[in-house]
Amino acid sequence: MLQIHNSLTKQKEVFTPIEPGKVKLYVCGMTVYDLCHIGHARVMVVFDVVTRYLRDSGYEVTYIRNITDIDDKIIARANENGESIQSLTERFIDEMNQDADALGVLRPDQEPKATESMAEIIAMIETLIAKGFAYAADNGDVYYDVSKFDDYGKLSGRNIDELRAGERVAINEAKNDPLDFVLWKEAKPEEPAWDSPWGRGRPGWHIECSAMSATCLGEHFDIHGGGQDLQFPHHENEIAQSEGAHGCQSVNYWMHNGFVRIDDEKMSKSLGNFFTVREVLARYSAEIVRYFILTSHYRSPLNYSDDSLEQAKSALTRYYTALRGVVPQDNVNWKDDKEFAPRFGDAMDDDFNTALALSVMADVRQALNRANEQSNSEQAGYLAALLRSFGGVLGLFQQAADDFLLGDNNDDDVAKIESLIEQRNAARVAKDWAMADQVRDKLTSMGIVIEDAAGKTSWRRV
RNA sequence: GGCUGCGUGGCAGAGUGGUUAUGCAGCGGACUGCAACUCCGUAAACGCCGGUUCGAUUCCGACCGCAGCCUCCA
Repeated sequence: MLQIHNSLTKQKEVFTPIEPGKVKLYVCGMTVYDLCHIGHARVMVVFDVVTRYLRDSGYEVTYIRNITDIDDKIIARANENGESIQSLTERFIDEMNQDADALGVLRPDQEPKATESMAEIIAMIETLIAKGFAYAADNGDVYYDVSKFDDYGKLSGRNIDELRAGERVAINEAKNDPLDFVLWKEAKPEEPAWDSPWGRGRPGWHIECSAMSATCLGEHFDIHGGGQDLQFPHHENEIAQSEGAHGCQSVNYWMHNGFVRIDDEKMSKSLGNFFTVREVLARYSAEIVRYFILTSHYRSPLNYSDDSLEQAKSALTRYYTALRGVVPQDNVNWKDDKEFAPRFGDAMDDDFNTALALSVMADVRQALNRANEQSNSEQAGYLAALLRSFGGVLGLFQQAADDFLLGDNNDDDVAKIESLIEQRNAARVAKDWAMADQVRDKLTSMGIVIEDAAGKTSWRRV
């Protein structure tokens, strides 16, 4: 029985979908003005696994991840670059998709864009004004009147008075209350703008998600996800907008993933301490990055370091070494397994505990190695297939073992390596150990590790 | 200042009121010409101080330390 930690109630709850057998999932995606960093990668991978596991559990999942393609930072960046907004956002949507594909992240069912949802956004703001939750200010902006929504603060665990007491709320004369937030922003003359009943302008950040989630999934849906930093104010404001406009609960389960950290500090654009996905992929293969992300629970902080990536690499190398040369059985589904599957299922049912699930997979790997050692090819074939079946849920272990272990090679490399291995084996037959070791040293200096199995020498890259 | 959350062995990272997490690294052994791979075995932890309990790393309280949110941020 799947349990999900609900940020709204701050506890794990049994997951019950609104409509039996179906899950409607909305995740806040990227603002596309720059390359994705590892924090973005974490969101993508975490909710990719959530989606995969729900589907694997038999649910028909509708997964929506929006794209914010108009906001202040996009405008600023486009101006800096002397580039049109559309060209900028298209470019970074493309970059984002490259990163997501590399990481094995399946595409969401829909990726709505703010700029393509203007009619819905404007209609929703009109509804909010009509219902008294919002007001058009003198300066051409439209604001949400926080005092009109009784439940304001229920997600982030704050109340309006506490927030007012805080010193950091910006003063804005046009607002009735400093806590009110903008739904529609009047455009300056040179800024991109859309026509609206309040003049030309653009939507505030929060309203697009309320409008797009309702459009794609309806007014009441199952799960809403995103990074922890979106809990307040973004998601709090979404609730105020959606529930104010629709008069019903908007989301049953809120899921927030923890931050990626560097040296125990949040990785973020504003701190400038981030690594882009692109930079990391230049040094470690995508599956290593994905494995690294899944070694910790999604709500825990994830500390990024070379050492952690190296550990992930070592672990994956061991998995693929175990899988190497084993012909997996056909038609193995992990759910039919009696020995490991219950533990794996329990781990995933417990709020998607991928770290624990991976420990089960480590046990499968050990059993596989044992079977290999005993030349029990039937058992090995079964366990290899089981490992890949588990891996399918996490998006791991889907490539050929040699593709992972050998890395990118051209034919010349391979020919050279294999020729050296032949030389070495000839020396070994002649018991010329000095020569054999000399050749091995040469391979080592090329970054090649030799493994002598019975009758066959295999190699891999360090 | 307000509100969250966290503090586990050398490192990473789960979990539990009393019995092995797991991975990386280490140590001993098997295998190997030597290695590597693999297997077998092994050691090592629960921030600090009280309390509840037959028993607490696990529950409660204080303290210390860390992180996050309160402003754009995944």
